[in-house]
Amino acid sequence: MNYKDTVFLPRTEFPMRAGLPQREPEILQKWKDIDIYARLRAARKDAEPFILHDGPPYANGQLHIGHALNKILKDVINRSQSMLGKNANYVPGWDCHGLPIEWKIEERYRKNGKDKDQVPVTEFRQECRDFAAYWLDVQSEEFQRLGVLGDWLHPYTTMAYDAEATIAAELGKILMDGTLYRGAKPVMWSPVEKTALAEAEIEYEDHTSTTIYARFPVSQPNHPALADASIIIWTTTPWTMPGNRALACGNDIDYAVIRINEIDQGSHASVNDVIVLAEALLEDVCAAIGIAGHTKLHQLTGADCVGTIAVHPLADHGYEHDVPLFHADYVTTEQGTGFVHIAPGHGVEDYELAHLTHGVPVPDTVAEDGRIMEHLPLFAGMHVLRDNLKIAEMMAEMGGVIGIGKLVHSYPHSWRSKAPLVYRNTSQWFVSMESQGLRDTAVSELGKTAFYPPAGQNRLTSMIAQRPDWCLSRQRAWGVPITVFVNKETGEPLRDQAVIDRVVAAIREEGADCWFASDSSRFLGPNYDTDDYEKVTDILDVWFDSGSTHAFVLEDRDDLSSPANLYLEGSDQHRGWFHSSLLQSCATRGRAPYRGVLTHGFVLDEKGRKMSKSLGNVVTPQAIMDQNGADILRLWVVSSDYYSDLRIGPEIIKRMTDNYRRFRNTLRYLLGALNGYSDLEAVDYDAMPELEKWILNRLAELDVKIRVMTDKYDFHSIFTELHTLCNSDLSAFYFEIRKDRLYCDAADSVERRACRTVMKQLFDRLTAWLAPILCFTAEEAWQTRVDDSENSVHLRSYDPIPSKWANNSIAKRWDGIRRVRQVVMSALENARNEGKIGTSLQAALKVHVSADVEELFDGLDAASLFITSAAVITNLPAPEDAFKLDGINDVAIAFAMADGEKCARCWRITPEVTAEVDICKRCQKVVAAVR
RNA sequence: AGGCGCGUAGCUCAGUUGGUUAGAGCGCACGACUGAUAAUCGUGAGGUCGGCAGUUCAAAUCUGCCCGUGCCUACCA
Repeated sequence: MNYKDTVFLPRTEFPMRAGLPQREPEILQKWKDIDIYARLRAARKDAEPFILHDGPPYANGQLHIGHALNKILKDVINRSQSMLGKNANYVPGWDCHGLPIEWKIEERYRKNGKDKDQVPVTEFRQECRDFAAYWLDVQSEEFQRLGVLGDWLHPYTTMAYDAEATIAAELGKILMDGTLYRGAKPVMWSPVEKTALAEAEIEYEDHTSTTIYARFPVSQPNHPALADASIIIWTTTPWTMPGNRALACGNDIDYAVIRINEIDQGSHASVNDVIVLAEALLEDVCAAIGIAGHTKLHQLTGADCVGTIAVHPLADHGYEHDVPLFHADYVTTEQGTGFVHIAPGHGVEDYELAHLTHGVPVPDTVAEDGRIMEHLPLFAGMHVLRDNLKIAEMMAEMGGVIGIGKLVHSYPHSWRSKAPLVYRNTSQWFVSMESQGLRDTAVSELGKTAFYPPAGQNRLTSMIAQRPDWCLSRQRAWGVPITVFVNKETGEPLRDQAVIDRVVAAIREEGADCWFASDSSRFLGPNYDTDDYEKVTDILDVWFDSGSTHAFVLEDRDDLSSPANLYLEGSDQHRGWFHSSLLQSCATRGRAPYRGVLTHGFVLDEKGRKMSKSLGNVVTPQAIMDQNGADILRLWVVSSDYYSDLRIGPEIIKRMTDNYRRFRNTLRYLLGALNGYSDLEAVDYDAMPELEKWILNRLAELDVKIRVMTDKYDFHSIFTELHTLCNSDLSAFYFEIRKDRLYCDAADSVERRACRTVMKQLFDRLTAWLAPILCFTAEEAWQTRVDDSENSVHLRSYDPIPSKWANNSIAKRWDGIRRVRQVVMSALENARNEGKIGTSLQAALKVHVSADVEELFDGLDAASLFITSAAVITNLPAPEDAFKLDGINDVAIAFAMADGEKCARCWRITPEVTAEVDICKRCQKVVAAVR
């Protein structure tokens, strides 16, 4: 007879196959329908706030896997903090101003044959605004598709009028207190974009430079050996020669004075010329410029040379100034000639050495388009990047250059136009690191900040300690203007709070465009004459925008506050947002805008290589969402150690789907087992069998661990713990053991009810613990039971655990039991391999153990734990041929076939089954009750 | 080139203050079950702990050097 319909098999609507790519959007829609974000805010209205302040991504393209990692991590943190009962209000934001967007718009113009400079600035800015708005929408959709929960209806942007106004007000603060100053410095300049660039806007690529060896005839030697000699320098930037004002050597370097005796054909050098260069580089230089024979006249040190004055190589052609020779620590003999030419307008080191240290004036030689200025002889109008060979050849003809070559080297380029950059002396606006003690404040604030991982603290601190003043100005159009007036006569910026207030108020109403569109008088008011003041038209470094988010988001919004609990970004943001936010806040508030900083690594491919189109190893979040689902991606995030770099690729995604299935099937089994369960069925703790108490103890242990790990943002450990629970404790152990009871016991037996009571607890806890991670699947499972979309799993919290569940002695006891069980499993496998049994229910075991181990099994049904039909625990001596496992000496198993026949209902083998009755006594009872 | 990281089985990760034979899960192989079934259970094979050299009775763990790799900085004539 068939007893299958009398067995309580698991039943659930929750499918084994997830179909996440289809299902997730449906779940998202339900969340939207009930406005889960608003509900959560209302529910946590009075709870302790947890503020993870979103670092704004740049609104100019599709999301890549790094964005996904970043936002998923933030979401897991917010959801888990919410589960701890806090009000984790997450307000996403976007960085909208800046060069990359501006560049895109310019590109569009160029395609249409238009010139950006012909377009009114406000019109141009509007196009930038529209561009940012478009990508902001695209990205918002994609972030939401990842399951990221936040105030997507009211995100912040740096281009909102309120934001622009607050940014201008923030600038006003550092203008008023003197932190902001105007200075002239060589800055990285792009002749193509005609702007100074921030450090972050520069990238390095190989570039071929024309190199020259130039000769500087000594006019006032500081050492007799130098009389009538010429100092030889090597440079990769011939265009800086008009700007040359000095030379540098190293005190400790040995130099040689030589006479040229013989030259190769085609060499620019001249026989009988006397030149000076570093001893160590003599051979290299001779080879490079074609000196076939020379006589060494003298040897001297750099210290002997310092103080010498030379004349410019083109002294006879209009470059008549003196060229003094200084010492500089950074001069080496690795390359060149051991002498360095110093153009104070074209290098930071040059500027510091010649201008700051020795007071040499800084000439203006290069215009903003990269052309040599009109007032300069010979080279006026030539281009600093294109005409170097011409410059070199002209100089050679005039005897100022004795060698010309080429060098391929790494060189700074604009990150957008990819064009090479030059140093150019310009007037710029700076934030002083020292004048108001900004550097000290920032460093001291970092000492009070929690870093995850801790290494970030050193990294950021040493950057702040070493960085130069912050250059805030950009000669661009798309950004918040530097809303400053400069007195034409004195060159001093106007510091008047009333003026600043008028500007800020106007921007708040009309946006920052009004700065460009309005006449100065509107802001200057009646007390100043507009003719006396120049309106600055530079815009602010976008890092100042995003560095001010704490002001216009955390402070300006009623539902947030500053400082934030956490800033979380990729480790590149040590130099970026963590850095600029800290400086901005310290300059204006005297404190950091965050209490904690978490950094994650970068995403690499499966082999640890950078992702690139050329390698074809790019993994996009869109592809994973379409093929596997966002929950797979979320699982990947938490399964990785995100402090270091993380890897992703086909195999890793496959592993993630494997892990996912384990979680999903565990939930599915629980749901099936709980078919028809209600709390009326629940059994009190004290009435439960000990295995059930052991499970509850596991829940108590995990509850503590998960709370601690959540506070430490240690999701990888949570993932491991949950996986171990589902895999080892439940599927392979508890579920296996309790299958018989669940399927075959009387529905109302206390033991079966106890099992289901525990299963219900497992389900409740597990869905809550998984909810921050598998936000879709946890909801799907939860809804399978509650069937009430308003009762979302994400509105729940981690329920407190009854104190009596924690029971260490039960934990220890079952550790011992499982150790014995491990030997039993091996013994059964042994019998299986010998062909004695198939299913373990065919076995009857005698387990020989020590007396203390025997005690562990007191009051327990060993056969059910081993899933055999019979089992005896004894401390009698084991027979010789008993099964033992290497490394475990106190357990020996004597194997025997189970006695009796197979019960047709529960499949256990027992003598109770006879020719007349095909099922065991337990099953007889149950069947009788059911029918 | 400099600063800060990282490098433990095919994959993801554990390895406490240096202390037995380096662990787990997945995957893989083999097997079982056919009442979690495109599931589930069991057993097993996989590692010169990036390399070399030190310190030590003892090193995955401490030190130095090197290699690979990532982020950042510099680019220097």
